[in-house]
Amino acid sequence: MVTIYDIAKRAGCASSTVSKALNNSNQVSKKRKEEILALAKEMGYVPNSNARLLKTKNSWSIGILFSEDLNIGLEHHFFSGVLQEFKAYVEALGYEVTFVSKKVGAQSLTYLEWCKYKNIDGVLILTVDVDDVNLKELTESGIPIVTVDNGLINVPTIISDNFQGTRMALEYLMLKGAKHIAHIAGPLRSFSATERLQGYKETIEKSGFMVDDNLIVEAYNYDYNSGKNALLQLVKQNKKLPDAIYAASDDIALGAIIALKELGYKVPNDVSVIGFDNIELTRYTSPSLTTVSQNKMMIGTEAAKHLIALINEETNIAPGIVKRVPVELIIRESTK
Amino acid sequence: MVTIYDIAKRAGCASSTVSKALNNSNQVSKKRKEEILALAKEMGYVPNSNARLLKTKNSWSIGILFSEDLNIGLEHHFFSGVLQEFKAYVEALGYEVTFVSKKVGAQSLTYLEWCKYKNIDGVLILTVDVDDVNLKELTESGIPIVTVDNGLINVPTIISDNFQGTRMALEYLMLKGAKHIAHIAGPLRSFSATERLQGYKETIEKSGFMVDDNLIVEAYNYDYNSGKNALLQLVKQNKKLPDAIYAASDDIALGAIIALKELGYKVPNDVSVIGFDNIELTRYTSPSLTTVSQNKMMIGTEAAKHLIALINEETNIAPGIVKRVPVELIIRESTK
DNA sequence: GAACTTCATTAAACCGTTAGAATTGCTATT
DNA sequence: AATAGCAATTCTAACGGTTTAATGAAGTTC
Repeated sequence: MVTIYDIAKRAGCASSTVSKALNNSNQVSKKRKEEILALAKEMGYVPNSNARLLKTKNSWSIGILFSEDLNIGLEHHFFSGVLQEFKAYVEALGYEVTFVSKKVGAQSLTYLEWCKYKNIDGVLILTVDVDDVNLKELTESGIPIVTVDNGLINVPTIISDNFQGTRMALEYLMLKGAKHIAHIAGPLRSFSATERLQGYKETIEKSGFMVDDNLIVEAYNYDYNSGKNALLQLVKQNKKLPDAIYAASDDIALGAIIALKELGYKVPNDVSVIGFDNIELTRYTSPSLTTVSQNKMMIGTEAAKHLIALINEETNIAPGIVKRVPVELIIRESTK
Repeated sequence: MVTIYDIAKRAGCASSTVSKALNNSNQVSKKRKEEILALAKEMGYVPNSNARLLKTKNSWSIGILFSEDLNIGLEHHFFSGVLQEFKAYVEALGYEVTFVSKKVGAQSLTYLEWCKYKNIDGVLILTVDVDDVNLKELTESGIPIVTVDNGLINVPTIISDNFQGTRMALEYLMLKGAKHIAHIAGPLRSFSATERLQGYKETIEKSGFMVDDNLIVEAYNYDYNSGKNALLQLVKQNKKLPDAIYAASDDIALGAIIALKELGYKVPNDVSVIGFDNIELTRYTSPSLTTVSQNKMMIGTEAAKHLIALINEETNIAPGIVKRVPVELIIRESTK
């Protein structure tokens, strides 16, 4: 490992001069600076981040909290899409992206301890078990944090406009003549699921209908199988099929459609189905899926912008939802 | 920030004793150790990784090289799936996962410089532009590296058994009576695409048929649109439709199927289609897709195991393919 | 030409931890 | 009683940078 001392020796100057030259300080003469820079390049010098950070603190690194406990993997289109954009944005500014861990070697740490240990500048909470005891400690620590899609108290949140999306979906169904619209809610421990459910109730009521609790079922998870099960439950607890189903996610909607097919119903002829997310392949399913499209790019970018602003103290910590990202209704074949 | 000095002061001992106690050295009496540990906990002590690593080197952190240049995002099911498993495996061992970057603050670095700067223990190359000038420097540096799916010279590679998969797909088609089997190859700058193409040619020949170059087209990318375009090209350069199409990826296959539909053909009645990957939603498309399933979990885990072994010097650097992960043929509706 | 600036350079302290050498105090051995 | 042996503890020097105060040389001003 080449150090600034090695360079100093060859250059015939003090190590502090080398340090200053490498940091482009104006306390070093132009000539010296050039000489030292050339030497550094020639000798293959690379600074040591640990030595530097020991003194200077800010680490230029951002932690991603991505808890696997929820059984939502990185494969999940929404989160990986958001992460992708987030990463691109902050990396362009010179930040490094690293996953928050709970271990260092054999030693176990809490999230907060790990962040302190690593001198993390800020954290993006992507998925997390809301009941995790270590979470509160982190969110209250004062470390800059933003979150996406989660309803964490006191954490600045970037989230899709679930109310707008729900309204658009339902109003479209009504426009097309649907009177009995069911809702397969997402797991209600998820914040977005509660917003979509709330939006459903509000819209139904505002449109002059009554909310019928039998038309609401909760999916155990956001996935395909939960959608299937939820649909069976829905069919069981109603005498006749609703005109349309508004599902809290595309995966749920797809599961429901398959279950409907298996029961001998036709989508959209017998019942219309709308999803939420607009994951890529909903274009290719049969029928292709009408859905509320989430703007993953914008969510990722907005989360990044907000976090950077917090790190640079350009903005105050505004707890709660700081940005509602607009959604879009994509009309395809699963609705008539 | 609480330091070992603060603890030492309260404990009435030397800082080195604290350090040793925290590291569970047997040079410290049991009583002292307990006292210091209790104090550390009470005072909320968290070690400083920079100070520690400055002295001890090995960083317990693994870099992921994930180049966005290729327009393959994290959303790509294959890579995110592999990453997911890899991450789970190494994190359980106490390693941290961080994305290799090219910048630190305002300063630009090469991949290798960044890894040295950060004291990275090892690197997983997920996606990378093979022609990147900075890549060679990294792969030749001696830093432990493994890669997945890429054909990088001198880098230990974990890869699906593309030959086996291709053989299984083609033999199944032949078994079902197909005589003219076309191949939509992936972009041939990708290593897997070349293997699948080679496997195609070999299997066709071994089965006593002639390889017909008109039955081979190269998709520009691994995605849906490229599949669509490739299919149009295929139709254009042949007088009659082949019996079956073996596509180098599911996305390509799905694109091809849609294009076929638009041309008025029926899958699988007029032509069978087989994909490669087994991405989740191929189950829900219409027709659902027959495909060669890649074992993402095993690839991720094997990559992790191998990298850890390299880091611990339990194995030598074996350039080239160190593990071919078995694939599986999933038969669904797109083949007759 | 003495006093004062200005600028480039250096010495030294510091960041928080580890690790090996040196020291202390105690017990066992002869 | 002197000495060796040992465990527990302390001292000290790294690790590789940054930063502040001190130094020295050259230039300016009156």
